[in-house]
Amino acid sequence: MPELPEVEVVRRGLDDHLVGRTLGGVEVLNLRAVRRHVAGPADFTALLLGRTVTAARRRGKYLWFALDDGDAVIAHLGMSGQFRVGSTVDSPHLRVRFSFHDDGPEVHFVDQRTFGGLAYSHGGAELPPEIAHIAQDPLEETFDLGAAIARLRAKNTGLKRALLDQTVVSGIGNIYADEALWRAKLHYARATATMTKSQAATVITEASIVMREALLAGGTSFDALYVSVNGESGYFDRSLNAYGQAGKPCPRCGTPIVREAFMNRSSSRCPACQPRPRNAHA
DNA sequence: AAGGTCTCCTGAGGGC
DNA sequence: TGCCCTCAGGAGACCT
Repeated sequence: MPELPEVEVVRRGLDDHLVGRTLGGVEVLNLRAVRRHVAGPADFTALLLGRTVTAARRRGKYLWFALDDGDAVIAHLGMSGQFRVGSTVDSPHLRVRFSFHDDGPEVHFVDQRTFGGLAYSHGGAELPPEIAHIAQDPLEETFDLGAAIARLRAKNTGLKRALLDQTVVSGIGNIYADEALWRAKLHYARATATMTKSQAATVITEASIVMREALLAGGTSFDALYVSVNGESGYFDRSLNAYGQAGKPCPRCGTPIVREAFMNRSSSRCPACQPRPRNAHA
């Protein structure tokens, strides 16, 4: 479940169902699920047996579980990854199953498209070095808005491209980029280098607000691929103003939302509220 | 440095 | 019913 609110829903579920438990079994059913772990699945499993999970953490779209020896397991859900608590042994997409010394339910990593995956991080309990290049996300308590504004304005690119760049601000994907742009009344091709600090602050703040609202709604779920550890869907899809709304009237001005190809994916905007700027980039 | 293109996969849905 | 095409919330590699 790709973007920040959906990943945070998963992290909270893992906080409830994984933290404090000691691993008794790790079974890798699909090699691609641990392809980032270069030492291989047997090494991955051996490193984990007997370890106790001490925390479930997140930055942007990355999750990691801190272990009692200071190491961690990094997880990225990719396009279709899920963590589920028990009851998914019949899924053809079950990739890694974790069992524990206690009598509680197994925790399963399920991933249809296998773009997601797990890896062991030596010394990564606080912040895995493998993801140190990812910028802070807007929901972190120490998020530095001023620094994020500076990184955005230092880019010589189009605004949506910069919002999707996880080294500028992390956690934003295609849905929340489109929603933040709609809220800020800005076009995806707005040149970042010519934006004022105020405009940059506005769009980043709108991204932060829309992701917080989505989190309160349990995330955005269009189908069963995007669910919590208990299999529950979020309902923020009802509150989307631009993403996936092509042909429907803009909730602000009534002009039909348009959908355009951009960056090899789709982009939705209101052509009246978010007109293409004369100084558009790319 | 930036951006275009391609790749990794599976499955759903539309058109014919 | 089946087949082919397009699309999907990510991200990293490669090339220019």
